[in-house]
Amino acid sequence: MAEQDSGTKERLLQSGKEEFLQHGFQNASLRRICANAGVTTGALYFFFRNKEDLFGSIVGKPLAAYHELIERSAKKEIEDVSSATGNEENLMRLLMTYREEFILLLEKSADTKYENCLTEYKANLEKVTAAFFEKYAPGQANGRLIQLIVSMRVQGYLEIIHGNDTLEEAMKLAKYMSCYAEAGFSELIRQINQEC
Amino acid sequence: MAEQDSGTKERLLQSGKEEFLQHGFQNASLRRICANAGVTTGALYFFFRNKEDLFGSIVGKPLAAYHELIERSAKKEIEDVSSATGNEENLMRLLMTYREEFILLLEKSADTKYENCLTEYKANLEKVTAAFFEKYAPGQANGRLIQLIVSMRVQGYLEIIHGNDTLEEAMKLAKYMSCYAEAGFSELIRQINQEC
Amino acid sequence: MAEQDSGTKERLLQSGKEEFLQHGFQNASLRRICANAGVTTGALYFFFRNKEDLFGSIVGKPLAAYHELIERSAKKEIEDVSSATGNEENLMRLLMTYREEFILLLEKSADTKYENCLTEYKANLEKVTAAFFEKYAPGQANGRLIQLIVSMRVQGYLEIIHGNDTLEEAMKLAKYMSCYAEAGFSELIRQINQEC
Amino acid sequence: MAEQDSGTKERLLQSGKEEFLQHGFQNASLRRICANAGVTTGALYFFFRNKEDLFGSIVGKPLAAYHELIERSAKKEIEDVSSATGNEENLMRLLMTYREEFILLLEKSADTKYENCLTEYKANLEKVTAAFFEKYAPGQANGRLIQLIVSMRVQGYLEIIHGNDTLEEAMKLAKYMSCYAEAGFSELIRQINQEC
DNA sequence: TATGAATGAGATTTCATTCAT
DNA sequence: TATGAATGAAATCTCATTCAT
Repeated sequence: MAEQDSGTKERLLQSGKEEFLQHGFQNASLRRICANAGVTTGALYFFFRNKEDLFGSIVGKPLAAYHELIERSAKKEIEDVSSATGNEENLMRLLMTYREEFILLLEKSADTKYENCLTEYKANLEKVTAAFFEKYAPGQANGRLIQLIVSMRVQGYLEIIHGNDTLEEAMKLAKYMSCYAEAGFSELIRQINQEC
Repeated sequence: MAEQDSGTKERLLQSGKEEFLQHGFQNASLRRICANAGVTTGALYFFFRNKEDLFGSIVGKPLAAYHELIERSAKKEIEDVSSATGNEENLMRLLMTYREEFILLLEKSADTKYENCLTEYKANLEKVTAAFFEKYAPGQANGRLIQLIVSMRVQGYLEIIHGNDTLEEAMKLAKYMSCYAEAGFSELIRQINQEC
Repeated sequence: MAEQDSGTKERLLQSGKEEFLQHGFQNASLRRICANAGVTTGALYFFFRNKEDLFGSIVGKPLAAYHELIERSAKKEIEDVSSATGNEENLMRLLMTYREEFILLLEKSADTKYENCLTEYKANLEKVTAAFFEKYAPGQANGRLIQLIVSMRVQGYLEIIHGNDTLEEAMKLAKYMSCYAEAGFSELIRQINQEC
Repeated sequence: MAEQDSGTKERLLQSGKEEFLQHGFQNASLRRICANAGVTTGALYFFFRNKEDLFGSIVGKPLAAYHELIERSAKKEIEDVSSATGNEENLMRLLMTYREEFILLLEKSADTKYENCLTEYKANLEKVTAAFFEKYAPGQANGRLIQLIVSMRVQGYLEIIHGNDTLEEAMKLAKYMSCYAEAGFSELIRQINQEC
């Protein structure tokens, strides 16, 4: 009873994930998703309300964890700079655990209620970065420069989760990136303070 | 005769640019493009073979200049490191001159023969970067690390051309980015050499 | 055993009545009916053969009473004119007792085997009315005029059962309507006899 | 040039009119409309924005005339009672000229922006009728009774336009209906004044 | 040079119904 | 008694493209 489970729903979720990854939400075809799952189009609507509901069912869990984590992290990182490293490790672990789902959320979610995830995450990081600038180069904050380095940093994460790296390899890459970014940031601070 | 030119073609190119920017190639609607240009769909097919030909006509010239420039730059940058700065300035000038067209090429060209532009550009940069690594940390090259920093750097360019900055402002941002990247790169080299 | 009756069937009938009233037979959704009844679609097919059978189960009893009554009434009204008033009272009582069911039968039954109920009822009334004309203006019967006044009279009944009136109020309205109709009819007879 | 006119649009309008008459707006099938017009589904969308636009294109002109007429009539009828007869004649002429279109507007327009036409027309007539009651039986107005006789009267118009009568025949029916209604109304007034 | 007309395929979604359990 | 799963057809609408004029 509890487990007759012909697996259709799971096949739809899997097939949907692949289709969304390949074509993005808007250009994904429910026909193809169903065909690849081996069911008719109508069957999908037994399990999901509509296209977006299917998408949401794929990214829902990772998204919840993501929200929870970045909220905690953002707070801690301002209060206790030394926590940043730990936070970053946690984030990386989460991203690597649900790599495909995060690619969907951050890059394939246009025309979805999730379409602002990336923007919101960047906005968050921009606030944190602005605070750092304020600390080390008070009054010299440059909005565009902040956007620039946040954008690069986030791209770094995206690059990592697009690869086939193991968790260990990904962690190492993230460390390198931190190295790179911190040195870059320090140099920028020096440069800016020198300018005025 | 040679110049009766009611401007239809130009209006189609302009209207197409806007539509492609807003919706990407695949989700752009030729109907909307024509409606916004004030002509019927049939007219478009007098000037262009099909949707992709219209896209190509918009990005063609900038693409040619782009190819030419990066080819020259890549060569020079290996031979003469000090040329890098000049090359980068030239690239920035080109990108800023045709900002919208490059956004189309690099981010809106899926399902087009141009869809690999970004990948190819990165591949180019990766070669250059690998050469640098070979020079300063011989035998320690890490393919994924190279992909990572190239990806970040390219994202920097994209961030810049997405803004409303003047050419001057963009140049300044690019300088900051170079600063940031060079300091980061140096630190990576030190780190890597230390590790072995 | 004979009476375990979890009430499912009754809930389906009630839910169906509401859905049919709101959307008519053809646009009613069995899914919504089942959802509102708190059961799955399959359950409906245990109790009813199909959509139309559900509809029939809702309107069946009132329909039987209706048929029986109008048949008796039509007969009596020709033989004994004075019985008309009593017949009309009985009809009103029936209509008011099953207001919603009669609305279904007369106005929401398109694409159902009941779709001709209203037409048949009118045809009946037309015969009766024609007999009256024959009596008071022999040989002057006008088919279209008969259709016209029958249609208006029936509309009067429909208007009454669409309201929220109590039985008492409805009865009063019906009386007024009789008044109105009889005076109108008399005037028509006078007019017609005058014409020839 | 100006008139190549293969007639497709007219065929669609005609086919649409028939389909809407038969099934009502909501249950009309664009597929059937197009099939009966001998074109593919897509062709319809060259001429009309959507289903409702097609409907509107069928009923638009008659509706405009209708609005204009009832507005003028309502005003005149209160000021000058003797104008009522002329107004009614004008209305009948309009209704008979566009019989099918008015059936669409008044009985087949559910789920359309025109769905309240009938209700609004009745509301108008109710106001006029209430004024009459106020004049001949002051303070005795009965809202439900007014609704009842208005509903019957309007049904009379509908019955007339549903027939195959010539304009002349229809006019005669309308005259009879006026006769009937006026006599009925007078009797109601007498009855009501007697009651108090 | 351009229009107006039309096609045919595809999109998402809803539907009544069936059936094994 | 009922559920959960699935079908297949139909719905409205949009699309890139073609073609005669």
